[in-house]
Amino acid sequence: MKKPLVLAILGPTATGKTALGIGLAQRLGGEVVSCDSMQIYKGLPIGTAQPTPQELSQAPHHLIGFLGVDEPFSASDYVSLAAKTIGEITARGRLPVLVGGTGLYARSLLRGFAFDEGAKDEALRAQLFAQAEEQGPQALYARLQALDPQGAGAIHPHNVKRVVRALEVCLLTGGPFSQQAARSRQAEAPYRPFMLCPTFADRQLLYGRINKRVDLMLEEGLLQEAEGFYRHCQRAGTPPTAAQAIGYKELFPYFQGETTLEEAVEKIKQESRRYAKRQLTWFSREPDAHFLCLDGLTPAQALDQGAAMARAWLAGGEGKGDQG
RNA sequence: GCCUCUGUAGCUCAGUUGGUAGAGCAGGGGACUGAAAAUCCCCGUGUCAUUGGUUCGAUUCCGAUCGGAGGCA
Repeated sequence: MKKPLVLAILGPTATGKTALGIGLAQRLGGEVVSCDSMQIYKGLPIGTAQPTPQELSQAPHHLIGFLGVDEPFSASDYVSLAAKTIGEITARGRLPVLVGGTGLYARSLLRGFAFDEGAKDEALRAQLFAQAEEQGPQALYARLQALDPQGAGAIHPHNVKRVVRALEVCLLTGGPFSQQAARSRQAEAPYRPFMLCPTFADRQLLYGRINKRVDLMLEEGLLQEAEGFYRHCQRAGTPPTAAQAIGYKELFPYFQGETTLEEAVEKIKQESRRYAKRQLTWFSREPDAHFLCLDGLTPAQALDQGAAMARAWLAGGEGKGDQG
């Protein structure tokens, strides 16, 4: 059986991925599958830049705004949901169009990382974090070095989150974390993807768009949305994952009276720029990425170019890539 | 008009008891396999305002000039 084709539009924030994805879905008979770790949540449409109701009506969309903010979610959950959705779209004879900026989700899905079912334990994780808190990150790192010297070599001792996760896997599976990752890397890719990555050669162009978009979000009511979410977070015990999202976490200090609105807004713009840079770094490392440079292009021209690239791939890609 | 303080990296400032200078922030680069919009790592040359003087040597001391802040008239 042939592997399903997947058109993936992956790139930094504020490059017009949403509109590009819709346009390509319309032209190629596709359905949008979101690949965004924050747009999955309900109740946060403005700050997470979800497609508007108007945009949603222009093409079928999946995995957007379907999860309560207090529900747990992980890359593993994303892979199983997205795989299921892609299977359904393909069965309908339509083209899955993956759209988003969460590099880990995209890579995990497209390369078919196998997440071991038993390799997760929240209680153990909390315990390890507590240990890092008490004894310092170095002690935790030393433990990882003993259990998985190779894996430890690839993680910086200060990166507690990743040290904890690696240790968690080691303790739960009885084998080194790095070995599990290596095994997973050898798995055959489940799809025949085409990665279309919109970018700007001129960083200032991208940053200008980001700054403008933040202002736009404010006009659309980000403040009210964030305040409602802020109150929800205060009521809830543990802060939900979405509380880390840019656009909310910077406004919380304002609601607490610790900063001015102006400072908070500047912070949102700054964090968005930094995030975009991280995304750029991530996607530029993808060996199969096809970059679409947007400098000086109108959205319509960008869509034309993107469509031409996608059609060339569809025309040449049939029957190719079955071997993986 | 007079007096005091001040002028060092894009910004806020430190510093050199005279041997051409360094932090924070901003910015840049990178990593990334179950929280990823998260988490973590690396990167600091700038006529030390201008111009004379003292000195082997001045960004540092002295004078003048030009900015800025405050005070007295």
